[in-house]
Amino acid sequence: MNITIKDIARETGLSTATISKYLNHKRILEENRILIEETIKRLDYTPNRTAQLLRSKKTKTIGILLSDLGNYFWSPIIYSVTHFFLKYHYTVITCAYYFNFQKESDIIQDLISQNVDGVIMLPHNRQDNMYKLFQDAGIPVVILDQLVDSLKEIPVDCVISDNYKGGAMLATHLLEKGHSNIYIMERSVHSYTIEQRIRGFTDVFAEQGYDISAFRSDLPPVPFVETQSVISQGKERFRQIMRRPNPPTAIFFTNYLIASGGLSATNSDCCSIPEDVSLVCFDDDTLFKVMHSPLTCVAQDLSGIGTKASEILMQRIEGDYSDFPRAAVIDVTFHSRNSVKDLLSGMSGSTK
Amino acid sequence: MNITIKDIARETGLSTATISKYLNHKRILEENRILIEETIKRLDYTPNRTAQLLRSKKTKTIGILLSDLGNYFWSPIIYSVTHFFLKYHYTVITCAYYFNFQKESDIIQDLISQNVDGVIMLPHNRQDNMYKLFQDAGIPVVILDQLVDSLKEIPVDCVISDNYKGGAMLATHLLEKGHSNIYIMERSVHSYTIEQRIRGFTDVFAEQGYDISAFRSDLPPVPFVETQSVISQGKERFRQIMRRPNPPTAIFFTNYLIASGGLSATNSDCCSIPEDVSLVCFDDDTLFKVMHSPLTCVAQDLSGIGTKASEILMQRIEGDYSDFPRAAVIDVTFHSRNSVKDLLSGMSGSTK
DNA sequence: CTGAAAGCGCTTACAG
DNA sequence: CTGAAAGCGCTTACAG
Repeated sequence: MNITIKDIARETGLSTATISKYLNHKRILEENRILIEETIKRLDYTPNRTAQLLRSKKTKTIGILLSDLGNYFWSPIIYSVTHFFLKYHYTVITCAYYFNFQKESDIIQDLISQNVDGVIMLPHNRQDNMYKLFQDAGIPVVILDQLVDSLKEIPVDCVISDNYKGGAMLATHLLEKGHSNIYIMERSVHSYTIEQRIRGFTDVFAEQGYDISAFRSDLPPVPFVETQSVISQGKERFRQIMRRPNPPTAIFFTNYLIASGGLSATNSDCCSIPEDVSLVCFDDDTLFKVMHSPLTCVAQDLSGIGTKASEILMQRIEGDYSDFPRAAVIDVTFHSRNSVKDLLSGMSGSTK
Repeated sequence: MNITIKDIARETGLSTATISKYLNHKRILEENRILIEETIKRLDYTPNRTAQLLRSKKTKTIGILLSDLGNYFWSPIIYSVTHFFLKYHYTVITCAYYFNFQKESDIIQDLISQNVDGVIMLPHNRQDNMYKLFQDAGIPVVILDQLVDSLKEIPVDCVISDNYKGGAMLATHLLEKGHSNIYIMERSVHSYTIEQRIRGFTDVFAEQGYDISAFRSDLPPVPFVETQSVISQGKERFRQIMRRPNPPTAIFFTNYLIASGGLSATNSDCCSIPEDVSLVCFDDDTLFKVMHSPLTCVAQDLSGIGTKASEILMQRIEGDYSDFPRAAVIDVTFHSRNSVKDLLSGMSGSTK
């Protein structure tokens, strides 16, 4: 037999309505408050969440929809969002569509029919406007990582890293070390995010009068698909590049997956870093720092992204749309490690 | 205005009880079934989950409690559990206690008061018997990765990797390559799991008549604490070992964290693998394969662990305790890569 | 198999 | 500020 609000009402001699007011932090007499608190403690009462939700028509549930849960990279986002909403006694449901767009649509329908109070999602590319489905259902949504093409017609809150700045930081570093024969390993042309990283990177060189037309490839970019495939294609691409006459002195990996592919090529081909080629990467990864030649990179603040997205979402859930739509930009950090050779002094890169 | 079961009842001319029976897959007349299905589709009705839960006194919620959510390693477990329970329309709540045992206890209380239908948890060490709190509350629980000391007195279902076999596989490999001056980098003496890995490893050498007393260290094991600290202590330990007179020809890392620490020492000290020292590891990690010298290791089937734990938990939720308690053992796989030198032929390790 | 009625444990207007 | 009553959208015995 569970303790219910009725038991508290009976014990205190008050009505259930008053107990409910106490539970919902509404004004009640001080003496009643004390009495209720004492009784709740004594009977070890906890409100039945399901009943509260049914009556109040809320669900206190947040959905977080990612591309790939098996991919560790997004963990800090899941963590920071979960952590944020735990404080408000929200349940966070984590879902992933694994690059299956039919599945994405199914999951979205599921979340809508579950009546989630809000959603944080990662668009799969710049054409992804699925967030509209949530908006149509009256559910606030914040998108992460990508800016999408439909932003103008269908406004939405978004949180992204300062991709342009990150690209520029890496370019500046390479420039200082004397590199100008560079190859950019892109992942997908359909990503605003990747584009910004490349633009930030090339602008630095262009401003110094370098010919950046050779940086990007005549080869098609590595398509945006599931994790393992990006890695193996990145590996193949890396080899093609290094086999050319006059190979680049430095390669810019535009994200962590393509970097993993490239790195695996350096291993099996016994290509030495930074002696044979210098590497920089947009994104960091635990093991990038423990590699044979720790990778110089720009790291995203993934926890920061998750937390900022949560804050914005919470604000919308509470009905505050005064600054809608927001496009929050989270700062990135540069980590100089050991994968860039100094062509000017002939020595290999600084270690902070 | 939302469509409710009453609308379906009115439209079909049936009672809400009958509609409810349909929804719960109980026997109703075929003609009514057809009529109801047609009406549900026409009105685009979806049952209100909260109301169902309130009335039926279930929550359809599973808790999964890990040590560290920021740590990517466990992601496949989260994924596989979520994926499994999604099929049954359960919501999975992911929590972590971050090696804070007071927090662990708080979270457990939270989950209990949320009335979860079942829990999958990772004990923090072999003394952790917190699972009892769930059992006392009548909530089925399955533990992962560790076998705990209290198993005899307080039985519980558990799912673990075949740690003994994995340790033996690595030992056999080193033996075949001619290694016998070996150092074992342990993480914690309070872990049944680590013990089994070491036992599997040393038994192979002992059977061949080797003196295994030197394998383990006079140094205290690296304590079980939060991620970054294990890595930095692993790094320090690795250095101590390699600076000794007559350093080992091979090191066995007993888990991925300690391996990360050791690997980071090889980088900064420019210690070459496998020329200077051979390495094997129990656990795999995405980047272990793309390192300069891809690490020979034994990989756990983390998804398999998560799925098996889910299956057992589901069985218990459905009230079937016929085979309680279970201790499911999940197979591990050996991956020969490039971190072991062949002392017999003088060449470095096989690649596959 | 079906239906009328009660009730899950709360919150919500509405009087007082 | 407090309380009596209704009701959130279902499921559950219980008759029929």
